[in-house]
Amino acid sequence: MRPSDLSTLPDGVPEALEAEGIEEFYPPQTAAVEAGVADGESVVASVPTASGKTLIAELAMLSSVARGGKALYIVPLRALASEKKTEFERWERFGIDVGVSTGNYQSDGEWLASRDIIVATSEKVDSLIRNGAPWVNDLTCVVADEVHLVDDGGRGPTLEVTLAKLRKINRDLQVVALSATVGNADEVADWLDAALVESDWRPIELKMGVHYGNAVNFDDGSQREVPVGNGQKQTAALVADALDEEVDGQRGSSLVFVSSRRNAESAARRLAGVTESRLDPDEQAALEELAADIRDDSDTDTSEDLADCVRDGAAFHHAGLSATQRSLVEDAFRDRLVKCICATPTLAAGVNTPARRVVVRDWKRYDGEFGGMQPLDTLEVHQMMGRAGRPGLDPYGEALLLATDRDTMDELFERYVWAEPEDVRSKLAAEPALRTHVLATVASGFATTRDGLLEFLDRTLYASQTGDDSRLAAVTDRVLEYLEANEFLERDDGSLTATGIGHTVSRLYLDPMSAAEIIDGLREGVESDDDDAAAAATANRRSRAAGDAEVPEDIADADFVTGNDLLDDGGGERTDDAGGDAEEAVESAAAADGDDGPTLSPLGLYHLVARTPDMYQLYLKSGDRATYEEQFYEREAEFLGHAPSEFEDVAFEDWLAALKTARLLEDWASELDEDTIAERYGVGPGDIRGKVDTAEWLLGATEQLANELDLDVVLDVREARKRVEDGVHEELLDLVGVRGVGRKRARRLFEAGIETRAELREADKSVVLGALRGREQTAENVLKAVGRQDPSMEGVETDASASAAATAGSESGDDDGSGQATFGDFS
DNA sequence: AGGTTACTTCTATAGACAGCATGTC
DNA sequence: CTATAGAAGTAACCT
Repeated sequence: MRPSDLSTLPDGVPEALEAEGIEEFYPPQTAAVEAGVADGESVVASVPTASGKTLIAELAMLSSVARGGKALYIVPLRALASEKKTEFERWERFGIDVGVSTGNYQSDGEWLASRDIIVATSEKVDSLIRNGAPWVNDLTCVVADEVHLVDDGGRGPTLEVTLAKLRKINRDLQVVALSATVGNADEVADWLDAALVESDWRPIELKMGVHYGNAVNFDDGSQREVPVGNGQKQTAALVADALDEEVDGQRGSSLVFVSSRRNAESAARRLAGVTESRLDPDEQAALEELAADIRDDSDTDTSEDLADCVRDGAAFHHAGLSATQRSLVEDAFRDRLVKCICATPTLAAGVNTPARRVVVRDWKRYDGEFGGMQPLDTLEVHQMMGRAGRPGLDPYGEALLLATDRDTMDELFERYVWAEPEDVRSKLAAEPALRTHVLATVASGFATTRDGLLEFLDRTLYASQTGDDSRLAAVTDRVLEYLEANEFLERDDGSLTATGIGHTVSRLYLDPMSAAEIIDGLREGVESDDDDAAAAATANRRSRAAGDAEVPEDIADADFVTGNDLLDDGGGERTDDAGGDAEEAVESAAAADGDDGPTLSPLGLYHLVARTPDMYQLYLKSGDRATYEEQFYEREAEFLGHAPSEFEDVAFEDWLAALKTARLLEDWASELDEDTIAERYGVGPGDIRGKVDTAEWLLGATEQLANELDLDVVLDVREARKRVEDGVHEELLDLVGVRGVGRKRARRLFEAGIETRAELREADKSVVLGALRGREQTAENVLKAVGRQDPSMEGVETDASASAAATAGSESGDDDGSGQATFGDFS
């Protein structure tokens, strides 16, 4: 079967597909067409990676749009959203508009409503439904990519519930679910009332094997001699072997999967020795440049190490890297410049990075809950192995495991090479998942009674997998009780209604438990600081229905700039060491009895959001316990909510871990350098960005909760949020509002005596130029952005004193024209 | 003494979605 | 608790 056999696609599309070289559909694609994907029929496609799943989705979406419909493509990762968007944009010349919607890449609702194809993460879709995005009703086709992730305890239930909601909104919705090969694709198909297309077919042959002794033993019985000589490791031998074997003039790249970040980094360092000796001069030059780009992006130790490896043609890849660094590495690997990547499992599920040879070096991973090493799931290892074989470059892909003894080799064959992947099991009945989704389901009107709720939940995979729904009912009842006790829901006879705050929590996409923690913390903070507000808060808690607390409202709407004196910093005096800030913060917290209402310190607020279940916590390393225990007592006054005692072991540990996270945020908001933070907390640039992102979101939510509850802390929260958002002290908040001015440039301008936007508009140009270290273009852009009448820098001389002041307190690496600490954007 | 090697002990453990308002589509 | 690799530390050995 070929594209031109299809009559349901938009005009020109079949020809375009054939022009792309798709003359004949792959067998799974043909099967999907025969099942009716291009005619609006629902299909579950359970096929290997890289066997043309995306085209199946495209056939469904394009034909649906051709019939006047609208399609949604759900992805599990933000990075995949942009990848897919780019891919689908090639249909724009046939009048198909593509839009993306994720948390950090936000398009407004109207714009999305005009798109034919929308790409979004499952959480974003869930959120859009909760917030009543009108175009959701117009959807005719939904694609769920990587649908086997419903098995994931953390995020699977969201996908499951979202699909159930979409199907409830539109009974005729075409659902196309793309899945890795799993044990029970038939159950997924049953759940979605879809036809099942199941296949092991791959466009590129995949040879799986285990390296043991001096050879790889493949699943087809063949062997390949790969001797391990003079102290060389198996992995190194295999990477070298792949590189030395030219097939069709192509040398083979390798992807090595390991179990921890540290392992990834050290393996990359070692393998750099292997790749380095196999580079030609052109490659060396290009790699040198790439290494420079990586250093430019951030100047942490991690970046240094990565740049060093990359210069030699190897790289590591894990979540500690900044988004920019990740994509630099991925792109260079696809361009065959980087010969070998050592990665944690991030890469298996992420964007497309095929390699000739995949080595799954570590097949066990530490599991804290279990307290030891656990073997990886077959499905997960298969996903990694599926990255083997570059279309158009390799005649076949090789996926290898390593064994040092016969027994292990046999076990590996048994467990991963011959084994069928596990079944996908719904994790919906877990309490944390239900907590969120029950509230959202009630708040957005999908159910108004307990029975209605259970009936809705009956549409999920969980229900279709378990004949007996008593467990689901039991957990649901527990969750309802919790939600009622926290006043997110009200129960009257059988009927369920979300309270005002319940609606807010659902819209804000908060875990209700996070919301409860935040609300308690804020109330406690208000009570301990301000008796009036405490009384109001208590009244609030007792009778919400009557509900109007007596806290002045104007303060909530005041512009944050008016609250600048809340944290008196005494002008330009500042240290890079956060210790100084700590003292100030304690003082201001203690001195809060004044008439400005309660003052919650930034640290207190950071700590509050850091201990919610919505924030991943940093590990306490050995030695950290003592450090943070000391800080715990030093800064006890700042904490919101009741601290556990030292003897409540687990709770105390959690509290300290949250304190560590909060301190990181505080350091960031005190303009501490990225590399210092990275070193102090043992994290990479990507982790800092991640923490800051999450804190921003949670503090935004906190602000709205405070507003809604009329708690007199909105200004405190807003300031803490803005400071963490821009990574600056309070006095720079005005300046960083200028486009092109980030934390570093703002600080330099401030040091040069330009303290506000207004002053920047009037400032002596030579001073501005000096503060920006003589970069004329930058200075001009900044002045333009601040709205200056005559931004031209023509003929302006650098002011030497401003330049000196600016250079003294800063470091290199900010010459990229953005002025931001460049963590790299999503693009 | 200085350096290398072989052995023991210690230490640490993957990932990453979301609000809102703006401005990067 | 059921692991593993690397780093750091230590002992043994050589020139």
